[in-house]
Amino acid sequence: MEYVGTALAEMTMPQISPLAGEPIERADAERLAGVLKALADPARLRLLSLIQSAPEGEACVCDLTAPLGLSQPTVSHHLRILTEAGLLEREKRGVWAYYRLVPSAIATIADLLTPPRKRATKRAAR
Amino acid sequence: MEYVGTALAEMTMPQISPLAGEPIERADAERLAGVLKALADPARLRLLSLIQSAPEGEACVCDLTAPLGLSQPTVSHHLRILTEAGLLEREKRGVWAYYRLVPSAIATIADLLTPPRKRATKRAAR
DNA sequence: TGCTGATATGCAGGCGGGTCGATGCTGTAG
DNA sequence: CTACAGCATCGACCCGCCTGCATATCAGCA
Repeated sequence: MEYVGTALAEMTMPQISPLAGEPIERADAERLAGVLKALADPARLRLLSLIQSAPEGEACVCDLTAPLGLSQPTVSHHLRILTEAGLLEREKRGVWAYYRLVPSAIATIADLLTPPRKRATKRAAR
Repeated sequence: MEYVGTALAEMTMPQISPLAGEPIERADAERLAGVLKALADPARLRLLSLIQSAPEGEACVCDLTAPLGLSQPTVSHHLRILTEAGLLEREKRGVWAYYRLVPSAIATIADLLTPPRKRATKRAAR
């Protein structure tokens, strides 16, 4: 685990995209897959959606447990994964832990997945 | 399994996005997660990348086995998952099976993940 | 200091998924 | 018709992950 973290930042720089010209390297594929794995779960997608639609764009665990229908430890687990993937940021205020999404994070993923205006004849990339 | 298929099309219509206003429903979350799951694998990301960068934008299994370093059955397995997710299309010509990516597919996912220009106060979407 | 409530962590069970070898299927070549 | 090559499918193994229960940690409060 922990294969993510600053993975997003690392991919943002050189703009590693599976839809660009050159085939992506194995390491880049694993980093991107790691972030996508964090997204590829119904509970975590709903968590992101719930947090985003919360009054101040933030929510604590106690607010998320009921809507998800999952136990508190499980919710904390998912929040941990999303945070480690760089999709969420955590702020502890008193007894509560408030989570909000990192705006640029998902946008970065969307960019990586967006084909850069494929130039008609993209053949012979070498 | 098989929870995908035309999942992409179903999500495209009502523009279900986890980053829009209202929290997404469980069913929508599961559909989107299903498609993302197909993407969230290093081997499959490399397959998409390899196919996209191939001379004619298409490739057969025999061309993909070596670069991936995986067995032929495993490659076929991944191609099957990507195809069922609506990300690839298959065309059998003679003995060979040529795969090419569905352009709108990944673009659709990117759209779903792109925050719709969050309108300052995005609350109360109703 | 001791207690209560909000989170995080450890642990274990169960299921899904990635991988490969073996096999079946289908065109193509001879 | 037979042999062979490219793919798909099957069965099985193994690892990782989602989940909940139990427990630890920490902040606020009496």
